[in-house]
Amino acid sequence: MKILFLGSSEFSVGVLQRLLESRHKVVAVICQPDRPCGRGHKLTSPIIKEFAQTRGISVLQFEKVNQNIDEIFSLDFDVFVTASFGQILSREFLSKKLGLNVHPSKLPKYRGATPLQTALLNGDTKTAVTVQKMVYEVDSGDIILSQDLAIDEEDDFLSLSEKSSKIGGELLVKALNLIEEGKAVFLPQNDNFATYTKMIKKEDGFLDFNCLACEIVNKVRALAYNPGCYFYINEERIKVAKATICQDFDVDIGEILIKNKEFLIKAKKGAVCILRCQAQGGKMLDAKDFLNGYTFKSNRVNE
RNA sequence: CGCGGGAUAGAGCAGCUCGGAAGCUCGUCGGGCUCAUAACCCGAAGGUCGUAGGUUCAAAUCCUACUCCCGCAA
Repeated sequence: MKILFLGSSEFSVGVLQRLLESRHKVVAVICQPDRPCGRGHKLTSPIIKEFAQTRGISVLQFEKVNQNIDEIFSLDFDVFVTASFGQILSREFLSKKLGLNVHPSKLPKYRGATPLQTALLNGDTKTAVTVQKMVYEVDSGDIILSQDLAIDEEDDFLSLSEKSSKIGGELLVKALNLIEEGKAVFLPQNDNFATYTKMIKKEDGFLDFNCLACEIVNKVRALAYNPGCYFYINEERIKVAKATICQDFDVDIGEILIKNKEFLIKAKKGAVCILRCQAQGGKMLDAKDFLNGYTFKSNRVNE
């Protein structure tokens, strides 16, 4: 079948990559416009644009796809597919043709934009990837295929995103095959079990050590990659990329301990071992290197 | 032209304000101690101080331009 693909992030790339290896043909990729971002407001393309272009697929970019329906549906395709696209499609858009969505959760659980982060924040040990029919109520469409997936203790957002996009790509291709062969079964979701994920803000990455140690570690796993996790030492913001739980210590909450060359911070019911972190203006470093040169202006965090 | 921090040994940093012998911690190598060790002790190697100019008797340090890295904000 001829596919129109809508996506933007790494997750989308993983799914698209698998789709390109299938018997189906990707007619075009639609993504967000280039935006000025990063230092100096350099104009930056969505990651999928670069990827699609190297594969010789034409890329279209729209601020609002819903306002460009005529142009989009003048393309020759059978089905459109979204994976982490970032825009909500209008009723009109959805009414035009069959649309599929790859969603990295066990629907109806974790509907919405941040299923991976939410699963990690909650410390879940398993999740799933679901291919659903797109309907106007976000992530509430009939389920075509779903596959379970274990979340490892070592998993963080990047690794989980990679795993799920790989599975998502497989499922999507299977689903397209079934649809083409007329064998697809559309299973309605039970809305009574639906849960919704929240949008994530920058300040959600703040590590409050009055929380449980395991909550802090889960937050790092979920949000360190984006939007970033951080705490303060004497007003200086320290970013954290990787952390793990360690043995508890009998000191005040928020106190910093350097023990056996490990960077430990006391939290509620346990302590957090910082494994990778970054001072202002510096590179992201393993804790060993960080401790080597860093001069602590306080032995407590966040005050 | 959004705001700011930075580049010094393999790694992480101090030194720069106020110019005057290249330092610290870790790692590496060699030796010692030890039942043993990632612990401890002794020693060694390793640096065109980001690049290019300028000022000066003298520049890591002051001035100018450039390159690269990072944080914030969008």
